[in-house]
Amino acid sequence: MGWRILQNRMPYHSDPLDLAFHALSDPTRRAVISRLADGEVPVTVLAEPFDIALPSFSQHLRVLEECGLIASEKRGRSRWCRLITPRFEEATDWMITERRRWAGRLDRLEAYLDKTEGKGHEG
Amino acid sequence: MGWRILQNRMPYHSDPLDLAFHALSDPTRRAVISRLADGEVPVTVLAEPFDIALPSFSQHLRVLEECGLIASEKRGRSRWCRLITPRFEEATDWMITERRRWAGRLDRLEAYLDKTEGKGHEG
DNA sequence: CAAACACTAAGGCAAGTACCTTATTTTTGT
DNA sequence: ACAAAAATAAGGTACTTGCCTTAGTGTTTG
Repeated sequence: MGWRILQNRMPYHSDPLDLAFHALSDPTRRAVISRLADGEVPVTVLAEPFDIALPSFSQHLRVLEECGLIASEKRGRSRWCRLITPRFEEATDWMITERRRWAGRLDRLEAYLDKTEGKGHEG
Repeated sequence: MGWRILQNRMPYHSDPLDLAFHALSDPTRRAVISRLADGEVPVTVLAEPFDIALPSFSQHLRVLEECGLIASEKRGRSRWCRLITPRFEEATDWMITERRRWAGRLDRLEAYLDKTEGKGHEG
C-alpha cells in the first residue's frame, strides 16, 4: 500500500550505496580504484597521470575514503592509499541482485510463452 | 609514461559509465530500476510510492532514460517505462572486472607468501 | 464538448560538485 | 637549522542537481 519513501528532505547522498555509486560516477575516481587494484600507492604517485591540481585530486581521494572505497595511512610525509573491498562488494552485489531479478523474470516469461505456444500448437 | 587524462574541462558526467553510475547514485532512481525488473509500468504507477511532485519524479526518469538504463513509450495518455539491460550490464561488468583484478592480485600475493613461507620452513 | 487524467515545459531556489589558487603544516635530506 | 617535498586548509567560481510551483499539451471519458 502506501510504502512511502524519502518523506523528508535528505542530503543528496545519504546511504552507503548512494555514496558508493556517486563516487564511481567520476572517471578520475574510477581510475584511482583501478590503479589501487595493484596495491598500495602514495598520493603523489597516484595523482601523477592526472592533469589536475593536487588539492583537487585530494578531494577525489576524500570522496573515495568517506564512502569507504579506499583507506589511507600517513607514513612520513606521504599518504598511502589502498582499496577497501566490502563497500565495493556491496555495490556490486546490488547490481548482481538486480540483474538476477530481471533475468529470473525473463526466464519465467519465456517458460510461460513456451507453454502457451505449445498449447497453441496442440489446440 | 605521461598518459594524461581529462586535459580539458569536460561536462561533469560525460562517458556512459559516468552517467550510469550517477544515475544509480540516487535511491529513487535505484528503486525505479528495482521496480522495473517486474516489467513495464506507467509513470504514475511508478511514481505512486514516492512523496515527491510528479515533475520531480519525471526528471529522475529522464536521467535514467538519457543514460540508457530505461526506455519509455507513450501509449494513449500514459507513458510506459521498461528496463534496458545492456547499459546496466556495462556498469556491472566494470565492477566485476575490477573485483577480478584485485582478487587476482590477492591470489598471487597469497601464492607468493605460501612459497616464501614454505622456504622459510625448509631453511 | 467539458472535465478529468497523465504527463510536460518552464522557471526558480538552495545545496552540492569539481575545479582553481594561495597559504600553511609536517616531514625529510643536507 | 633550512630548503624541498608532500600534503592540507581555506576560500573562490562556474556549473549541476534535486527539489519545488505554476502553467501548459495531449488523451480519454461521460
